[in-house]
Amino acid sequence: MNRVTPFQEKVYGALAGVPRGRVISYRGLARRLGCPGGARAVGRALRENPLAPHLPCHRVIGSDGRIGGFRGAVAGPEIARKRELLAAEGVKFDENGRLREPSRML
DNA sequence: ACCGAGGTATCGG
DNA sequence: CCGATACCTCGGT
Repeated sequence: MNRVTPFQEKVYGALAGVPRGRVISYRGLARRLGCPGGARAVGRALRENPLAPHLPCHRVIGSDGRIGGFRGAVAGPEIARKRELLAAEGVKFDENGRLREPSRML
């Protein structure tokens, strides 16, 4: 069932404050929620897309510019799709899976 | 590079 | 309740 937790609502709110063509790190997001160190909690909350496509989880990447995962996969066609979506917004990644322009991260 | 800890939610025992 | 799992990150060795 699509049960949305309070934590997820917070994540949703913070993510809604991220404009298109911009990305945020799991840690930065968690920090915004008031849960420093809760990067994993954010990842856990976004593991599935309960509010898809209303919730642009592809806009959330690693703090080191890593693309992270997508739809429960940390590699594979799903990740390739995430790269595509971000590239369509002007956010391009390296072959190494690294953000080309870290200045795009909030 | 490898290991462990840390915050949140779900699942099995 | 306890341990394991999961789109992570940091610090020590």
